Amino acid sequence: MASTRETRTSMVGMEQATRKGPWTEQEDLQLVCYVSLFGHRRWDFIAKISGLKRTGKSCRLRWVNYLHPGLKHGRMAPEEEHLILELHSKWGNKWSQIAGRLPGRTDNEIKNYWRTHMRKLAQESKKNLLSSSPSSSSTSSASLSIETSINRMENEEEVKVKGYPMDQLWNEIVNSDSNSAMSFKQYKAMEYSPLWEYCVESVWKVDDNEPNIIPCVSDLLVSNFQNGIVLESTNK
DNA sequence: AAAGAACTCAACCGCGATTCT
DNA sequence: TAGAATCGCGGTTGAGTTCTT
Repeated sequence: MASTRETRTSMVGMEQATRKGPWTEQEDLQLVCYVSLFGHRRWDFIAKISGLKRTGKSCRLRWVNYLHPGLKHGRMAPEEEHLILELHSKWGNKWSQIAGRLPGRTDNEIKNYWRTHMRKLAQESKKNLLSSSPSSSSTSSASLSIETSINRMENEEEVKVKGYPMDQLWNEIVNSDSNSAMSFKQYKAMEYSPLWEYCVESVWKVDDNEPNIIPCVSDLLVSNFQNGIVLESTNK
């Protein structure tokens, strides 16, 4: 990702550039610190006060898909792949719901995985249609799941019309391990991203009643960069 | 070794849902 | 209660990387 796209929106009496495209390390660091202060809500507010020339939406996305502590990166484990197939066959394209059952994986990641998966599958089935007779069938359990999933996709319109039974929805809510109510202790017990370590211990203890901490964090940021602290890139 | 195809994944967009004023 | 603001989800895009010819 080399090129950085920028859109310009003119405001009353001033011009403000809204950055788009890949995030820089500095932007990540800034975002992590401000999220640690104000929580992962009020994204527009965070976008404004942090000085990042990003939209709240963009900040949220970066946080959810990349900076959130405890995220796993890299290839899906076979168990995860299997679970995705299974859950997709149950729920269809409910990516966030599926992600809820795969700790450390984001809906975006799962969606991307599925897309890749389906493309491969489509190609394989094309080949099979061309090369093999309809009666040949030594189907693995994985491809059975995939088949089920495809059927599910085909039936999606039906699901849209009928909806999900409330009992099922309620059970899903009850059984799901939601991250949303995670305590700071739980957060801290999780694996941090390299950037995360730059958020000092005290930051975690701040509550909403202590807005005066902002200058301290700014100082920290500035001094880190002035001291030439180089962060290991979290990007590939 | 070079070119093109295929794959991966971060990021954007549109829109419906939810929350706030 | 209505309208505005914000959030969150699913779909899509496109640049970088890897694989194949």
